[in-house]
Amino acid sequence: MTLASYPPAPLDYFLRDARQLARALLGAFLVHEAGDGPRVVRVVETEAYRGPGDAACHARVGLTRRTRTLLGPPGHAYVFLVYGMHECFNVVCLGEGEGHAVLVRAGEPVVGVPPDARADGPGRLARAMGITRADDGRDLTASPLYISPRRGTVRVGVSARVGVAYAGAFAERPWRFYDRLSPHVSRPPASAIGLGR
DNA sequence: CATATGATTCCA
DNA sequence: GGAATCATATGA
Repeated sequence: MTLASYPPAPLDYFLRDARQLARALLGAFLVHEAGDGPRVVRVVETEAYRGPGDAACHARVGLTRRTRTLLGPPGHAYVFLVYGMHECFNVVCLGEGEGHAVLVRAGEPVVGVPPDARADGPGRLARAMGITRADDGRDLTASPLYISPRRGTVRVGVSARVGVAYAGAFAERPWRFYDRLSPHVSRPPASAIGLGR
């Protein structure tokens, strides 16, 4: 069963480059129908990771146990642990084996998440949504974990990605996107290097 | 098998 | 500024 006002996006929503999906996900809703009730956040910050050729993307190491879901079919969740403590939720996209994914970095509480609970920052977002590595590989086109497309428009800000200094020139690519009007973005837009549509 | 290092957050 | 904390990747 799904929340009537938050219909799941169909598979073809995910069949595009991570850069495009990262923009599309701004303003979209991430829904988790957990055991203790539904949780919904409005996505306000994302980053695109674009396959083996992207030095900041985990797919650069090829197929391993960790990257199995990243290199698997689109429309599925890629959840991994960073720094030994924080889980990061990603949406696999484009096509199977492409290694494209969008990291969801922040959201605004909408349903089932206390209004004062913070969901800014990838680790906090995953925790607020009750998403763990157990959700790695989960199909994102149906309950209990899915994306519901945005309605309306978003003022998009663009910047370099966070925490990827090791990636050389790729660290500077403008592949982080955020809602300029949201106070729930994980970092101030001071580092903005351009504005989107 | 040993070791270095993160797509981070929290505390001092 | 530094610790917490551990799966993963890499090299011996």
